[in-house]
Amino acid sequence: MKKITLKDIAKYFDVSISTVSKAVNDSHEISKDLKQRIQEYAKEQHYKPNKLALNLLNRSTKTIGVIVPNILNYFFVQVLYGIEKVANENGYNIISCISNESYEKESKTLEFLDSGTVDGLIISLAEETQVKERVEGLQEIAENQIPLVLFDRVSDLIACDKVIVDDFEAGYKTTKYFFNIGCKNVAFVSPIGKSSVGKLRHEGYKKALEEAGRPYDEKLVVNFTAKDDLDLIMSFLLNYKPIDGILGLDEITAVKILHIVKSRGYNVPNDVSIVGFTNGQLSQYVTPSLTMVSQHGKFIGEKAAELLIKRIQHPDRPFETKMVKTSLLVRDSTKKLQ
Amino acid sequence: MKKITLKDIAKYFDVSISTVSKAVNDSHEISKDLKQRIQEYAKEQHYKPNKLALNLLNRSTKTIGVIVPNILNYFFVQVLYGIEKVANENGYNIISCISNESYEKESKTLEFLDSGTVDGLIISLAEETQVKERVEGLQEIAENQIPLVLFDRVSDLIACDKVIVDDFEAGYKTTKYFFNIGCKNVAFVSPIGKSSVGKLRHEGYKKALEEAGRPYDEKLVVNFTAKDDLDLIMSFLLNYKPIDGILGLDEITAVKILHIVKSRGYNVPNDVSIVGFTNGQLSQYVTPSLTMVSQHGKFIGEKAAELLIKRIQHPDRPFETKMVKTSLLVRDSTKKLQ
DNA sequence: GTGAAAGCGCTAACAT
DNA sequence: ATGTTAGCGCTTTCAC
Repeated sequence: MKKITLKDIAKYFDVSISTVSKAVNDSHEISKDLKQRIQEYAKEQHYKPNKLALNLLNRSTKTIGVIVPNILNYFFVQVLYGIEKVANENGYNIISCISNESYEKESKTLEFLDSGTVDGLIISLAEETQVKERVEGLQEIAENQIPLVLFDRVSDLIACDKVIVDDFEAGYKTTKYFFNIGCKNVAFVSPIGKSSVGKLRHEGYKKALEEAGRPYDEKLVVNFTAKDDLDLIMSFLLNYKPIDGILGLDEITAVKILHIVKSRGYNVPNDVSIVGFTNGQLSQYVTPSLTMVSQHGKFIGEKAAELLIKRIQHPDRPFETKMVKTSLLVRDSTKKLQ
Repeated sequence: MKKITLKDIAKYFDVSISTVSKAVNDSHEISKDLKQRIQEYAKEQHYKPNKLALNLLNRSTKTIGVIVPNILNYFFVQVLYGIEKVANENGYNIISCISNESYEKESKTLEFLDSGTVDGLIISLAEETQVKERVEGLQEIAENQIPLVLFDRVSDLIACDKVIVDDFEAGYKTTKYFFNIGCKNVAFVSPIGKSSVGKLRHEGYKKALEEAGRPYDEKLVVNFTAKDDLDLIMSFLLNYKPIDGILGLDEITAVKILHIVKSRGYNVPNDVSIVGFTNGQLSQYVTPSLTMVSQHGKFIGEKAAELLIKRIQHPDRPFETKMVKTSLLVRDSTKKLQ
C-alpha cells in the first residue's frame, strides 16, 4: 500500500539512489542489464515519481489555477472549456475552483493555489470581492508572485493581463435593439447589479435611452440577489407600467423571467420581448426560445489562457487588455424587426 | 518578483534558516525582538511558505481530487457541491477535473493527480472507460496507491469504496409510474446507453414491463450519442407507434425531447407524458415543467467525501458500498394519477 | 557504469 | 536563544 520510492528500489537492488533514478529515466549511463531489471521491478511495484518532489526541484508545476465565481452559469463553463483547450495544447493542466461569489472562499482558494501549487492563475472576481473592492490579496499576488490573468469580472486596481467583454456596448446595443423592434418600456433586471459587468451593461442601457430621447426611470432597473423573490419583484415591475421589453443579465434570470411573464398571462414576444445574456443550454429549449447576447465564453477562455502562458514565458512583457465583442442571437422571445 | 524563501530572509538577517523558520512560525524559542523583526520583514517581502515543500515534508496535501465526466450535467454539479461541503468541513480542499467522457482525458488527469498531488480521489467513470472496461489504471491506484471512492458510474472490477444510485429501482419504479397514469407505450431514450447507470435503469424498465405483462419492444429503446440527430431519432420513434410515455435518462435529454415532441404538435402531458432524470435548473423552467427523478446529487457527494476521508484516516477498513435511493418529483409533464 | 554530494524549501530533533 | 543536522523524493553534476 505504501508508495514506493527510488530509495526503496535502490535498497532492493543494493545500488545507489542516483543509479535507480537514471535507470528509470532510461539513461544511457546505466548498463542495459541493470536498467532493464530496475525498470521491470519499478513497473511491477507501480513506481511513480513523486510529482511534489519534481515540482519542488523544477520550481514549476505545469499547472494553471482557475477561479470562477459560479459554475452554474454556463458562461463560465464555456470559458473553462476554452482555457482547458489552450492549456492542454501547451502542456499545462488546469485546476478549476469555484468561489461561489464569496470573498472568503475566493481568498481561501487563492491561498491554496498560491505558494507553489500552480504556475499561473486565471480568475474572474467574486461579486463580493468586486463590491467590497477587497483586492489587496490579488494585488500582492499579481505584483510579487505569480502570473495572473483576470477575465470578465476585473478590477482596475490590479495591474495584470485582462480579457474583458465589451459589456457597455452590449448593454447599449441590446437596449437599442429593443427600441428598434418597437418596445417602449424596457426593464433591466440584474442578479449581478454590483459587479463591474452589471454596471457597464447598465451604463450602456442608460446611454441607449438617452440617445433615443427617452427618460431614465430607475423603477425599471431591478437589482436582486439569490435571497430575493424574483416572482414578487417581477410582479411589481409588471404592474408598475406596461413593460414591453425586459433585459435579463444572465441566462437563468432570462429563463425565470420568461416563465414568470408567461404565467401571468402575457404573450412573449407580442406583449413582452425578452433578451438574456449567455448563449447556454437553457435558452434554446424554453418556449419561446430566448434571444440572447453571446459573450463568446470559449473564445474568452482561450485568450485568457494564451495571455497567461505568454506571461509565464515572458514575465516582463507589458500588460495587455483584450476586449471581446458580444453578438446578439435573435430567436423567438423578441418581436421581429419590421 | 522572484519568490522569497526562508533562505533569503536568513541571509538578510545573517541568522540560520531554522531560526527564521521558527520566527515566522512564532515559536517561543526565538527572542521577541528578532522574531518581530523577522516577521515584519517577511510580511513586507510577502513571504509565503512553499506548499510544495511542506507537502513533501508532510507527505500529505490535504487536498482531494475529483474527476467527473461532464460538468454540463447538473447531477455532477450537485455532487461536486456535496463533496466540497464535507471536504471543507474536514479541512480538505478539492480540485475538480473533467474527463469529458473520454478515457484518455481521464487517464491523463489521473496521472496528474496521482503521484503526490492529492491525498485521495473521488471519481465517476467516463462512459468510454466503462464501455471499454479500461480500468487497470484505476485498479492499480486503488490497490497500491491512494484512497479512492467511486460514485454513480462505478466498476465491479475495482475494489474500493463506492456510492451508487439505485438505478435499477429508479428505472423500474418510473416505468411503473408511467403505467399507473395510464400510459401504454413507454419509450426509453438514453444518451448513456453503455454506462452502468444506463444499463441498470434499462433493466429496471424491462422488469416493470414484464411485471405489467407487456411485451418488450426494443424499438422503443433508443440509445444515442452526441453525434446523433435526436430530432430524427424522435421522429422515427413517434411515427413507429403511438408513444404516450417517454423516459429520458438525463435532464438535457428530457428537455430536448419535450421540445421536439411539442414542436411536432403533441400535447404534453395529454398525448405524451415525459419523465427525465436529475432535478436541475432546466426542468422546472420549461413548459410544461418536467417530472423528474432526483438522484440526490448533493447527498451522494457528501457520502462520497465522508467515505474518502474515513478511508484516508483508516486505510485498512473493509470497503463499503452505499446505495442511494431516488425520488420522483411529479410536475406537469406527466398525466395526473387518477 | 556506478555512486557521492548538493540542492529544491521546509521542519523537527537535537545540539550548543 | 540560536544553530546544526537530517530528511521528505527527486535530479544533476561531478568523481571514481
